[in-house]
Amino acid sequence: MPSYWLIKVEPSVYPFAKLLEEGSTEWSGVRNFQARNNLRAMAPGDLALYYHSQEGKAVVGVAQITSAPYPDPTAPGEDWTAVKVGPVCTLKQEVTLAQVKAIKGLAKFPLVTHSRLSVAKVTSEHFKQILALGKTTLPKRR
DNA sequence: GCCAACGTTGGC
DNA sequence: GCCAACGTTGGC
Repeated sequence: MPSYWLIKVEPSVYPFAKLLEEGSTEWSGVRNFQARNNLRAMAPGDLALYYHSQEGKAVVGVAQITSAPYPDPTAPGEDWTAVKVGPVCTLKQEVTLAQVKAIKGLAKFPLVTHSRLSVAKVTSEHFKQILALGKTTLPKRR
């Protein structure tokens, strides 16, 4: 059973489209303990909802974790963590923050409860719910 | 651009 | 160990 996550980024920094284009990227630069600890709990094959903060304010895609956590090379000598991330699929319909907030079952979704946390754990129920709102089913895994 | 929320820092 | 000050994030 994979774990489910929510990762946030400003689209002006690294939009989901760029992840699709490049096929893989390093998720580094996280400087928050809680977020770092979440990165450390990730494993290859875990899935992540990809949220555009600021300009966008919507979940736009699904990504997958493709590496084990490793020391963040952008902070040499310091105790931070990075992982590698790849694209899985684009949501057929993006799921906006306003939508999430309007749904009672998502009151505990991290975008609502921890709006500033850039890497958060998501329950499989919430994950499925977001996919359903996005009218999206995951491609078959191999 | 403003401001609320929240995490971190540092003085005591 | 508390708490005020400060910086950052992100929604509006």
